[in-house]
Amino acid sequence: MASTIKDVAKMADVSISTVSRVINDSKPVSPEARRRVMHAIEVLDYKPNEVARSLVTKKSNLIGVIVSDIGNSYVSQVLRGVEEIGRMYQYDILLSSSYGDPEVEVKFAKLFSRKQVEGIIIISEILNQKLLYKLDEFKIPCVVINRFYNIEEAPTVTINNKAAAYNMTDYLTEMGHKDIGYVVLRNDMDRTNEKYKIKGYRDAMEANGLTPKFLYAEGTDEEAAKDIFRQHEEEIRNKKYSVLFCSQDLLAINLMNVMRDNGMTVPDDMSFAGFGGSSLSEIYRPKLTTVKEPYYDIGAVAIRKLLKNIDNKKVDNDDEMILLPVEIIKRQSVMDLNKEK
Amino acid sequence: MASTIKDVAKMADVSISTVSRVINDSKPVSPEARRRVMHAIEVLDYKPNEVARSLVTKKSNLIGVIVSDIGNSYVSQVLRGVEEIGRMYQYDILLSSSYGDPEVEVKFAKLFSRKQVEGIIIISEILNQKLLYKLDEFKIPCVVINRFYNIEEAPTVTINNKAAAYNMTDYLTEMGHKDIGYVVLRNDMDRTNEKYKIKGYRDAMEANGLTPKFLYAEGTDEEAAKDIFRQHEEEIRNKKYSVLFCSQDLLAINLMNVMRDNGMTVPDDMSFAGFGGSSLSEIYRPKLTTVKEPYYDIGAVAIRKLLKNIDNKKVDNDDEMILLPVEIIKRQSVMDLNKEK
DNA sequence: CTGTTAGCGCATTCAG
DNA sequence: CTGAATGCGCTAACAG
Repeated sequence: MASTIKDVAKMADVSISTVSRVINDSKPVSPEARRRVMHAIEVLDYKPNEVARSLVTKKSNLIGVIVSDIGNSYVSQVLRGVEEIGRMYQYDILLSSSYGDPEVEVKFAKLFSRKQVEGIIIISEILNQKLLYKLDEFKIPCVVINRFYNIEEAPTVTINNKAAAYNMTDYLTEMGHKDIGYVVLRNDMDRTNEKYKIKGYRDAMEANGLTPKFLYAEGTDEEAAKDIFRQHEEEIRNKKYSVLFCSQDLLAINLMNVMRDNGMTVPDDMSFAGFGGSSLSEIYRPKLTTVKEPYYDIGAVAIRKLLKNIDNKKVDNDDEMILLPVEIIKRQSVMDLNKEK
Repeated sequence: MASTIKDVAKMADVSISTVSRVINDSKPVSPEARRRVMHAIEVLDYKPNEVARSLVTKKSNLIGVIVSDIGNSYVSQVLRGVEEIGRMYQYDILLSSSYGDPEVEVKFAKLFSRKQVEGIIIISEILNQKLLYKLDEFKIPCVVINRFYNIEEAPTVTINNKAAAYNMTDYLTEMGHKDIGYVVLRNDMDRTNEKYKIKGYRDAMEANGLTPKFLYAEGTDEEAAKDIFRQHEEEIRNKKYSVLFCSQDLLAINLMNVMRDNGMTVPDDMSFAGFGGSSLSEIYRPKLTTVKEPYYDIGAVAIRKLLKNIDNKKVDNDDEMILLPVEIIKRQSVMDLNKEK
């Protein structure tokens, strides 16, 4: 059996209050008593029971994190920021993976509530109103990180999608491109963040006096890429596009594969730009020009915001949204047409 | 303030024991009393405080997981298995990232001990004897998952590295290859798991009457790949190797990139095989033939083993090692020389 | 079947 | 500066 505060008190020949005072440095203790207590702690290898402590202080130092899938690289990168910053403030992370099931997320919220977490961070792709509602009901502060939607009902941290798409498009024009196609997932069209990206692209095109042109994909995999190629082969071969700006890295890479398989070369016959900044984008050849999302920072900012709200005892329903800046990574998948001609 | 068991008891006009009995279904309760209690729970939206419950039952239902870096894809895949299976048994995951610092790992162990975790899973690349020693001292059961070392002092789950390398080598010979080079990281040479891989390769070569040939890499990145190419360009151009079996996927891919940059084609001029089964291996073209490690299963088996030891109150120091089988994924990076000639 | 009671390990009054 | 006493919310005897 592990030793308790009582054992320490007995050994040091003081009361448990004194021991408590020493451990927490909460009130003055005579040097002599302190010495004896320290010694007893050492000898007994005493470690305070945080469960008991939580019960009385009503502070669990626990943050619940509900993610869609921890195996997802985006999620784990964000979690990295959450964990590291949380730890700086003595908070521990309670982790759960919902695999995209809204009911399961609600279940986790209940579970975490019973475990007395002080706040919850949601890193999910789905839009779960019921979850937000429950959290509000439970009076648990939360912060949402969502790649697809802007959440109105809770503090959210995401990237500045519009500026990102605008800047990338602008960069492409700087590189001499005029026929810039934007490849978007059809399923993403109703997602707020994708709408912002489209708006950014559209604005930049118009600001440069160019016409936006959209290509629609059914997914990001090889099949979807092949479909796009088939549908647009005519245009592609006729150089109707000099560059394709894809709304996701993976899609860009699969499209590049398809191009290669069809005897074209990147970037000579077609340039490519992606979105995300996945590790893939760096390892693939040619390296993919892309928008790098600051995953770690997103997590870090989210937990900072959460801890702030916990301090303020504010279960806030303000629609505050924190927009993080992104970086355009310029690599070899985009040809510089200025030099070329 | 959240409602407590007392509030429920008062409202249902019973004692707190009765409420406790209803929630835990631990002892018979009259239908009438049960109904009233259920009703009060409903109305008050009562959720038992797990902290208080843990204190008295001495059961936290918490598993601590110490990882080297949650952002690492291998780690997060394993964690997926741990989390999902753990949850099946009502266990929650307390997560911490050590970033490879042994002292930090020990600190986490202490912290987790104070938080009353029932067991700890270590997913790390380093060999941390002190951590194992502390865990033993704290009497906390643990299971280790390590890609590089076999741990003798604690239950370990890993893959059958020797069989994996043997089978891959054997497969390469089946494809008609005789000049099979094994590319290994120099830094990995002293790691037990790499030794097993080398042994598997060597055994398979000798069983087929072939001579093992080693190439040494300083890393897995582009630079390291270039170095290897420079050092062995002569041999490579003279077809001294028909295939290079690399000890890590990333190295294989960077080597393939270098080959391409030097005007060679894969697999026509040189075949490649990797080890790991990373997502990269599937997206890269040509798709990489590789050894797929069952990440999810590794995590799942590890936590099952841990929970079993917790049940048996066994802080076991038996050197039990669980070896999981691997799968050879046959793809386009290896040419079938039988057809060719 | 039910209520009373005694802790779990600790922080925190409140007297001294 | 220190100790005795109280209670955090709950489970588990125990007696009825």
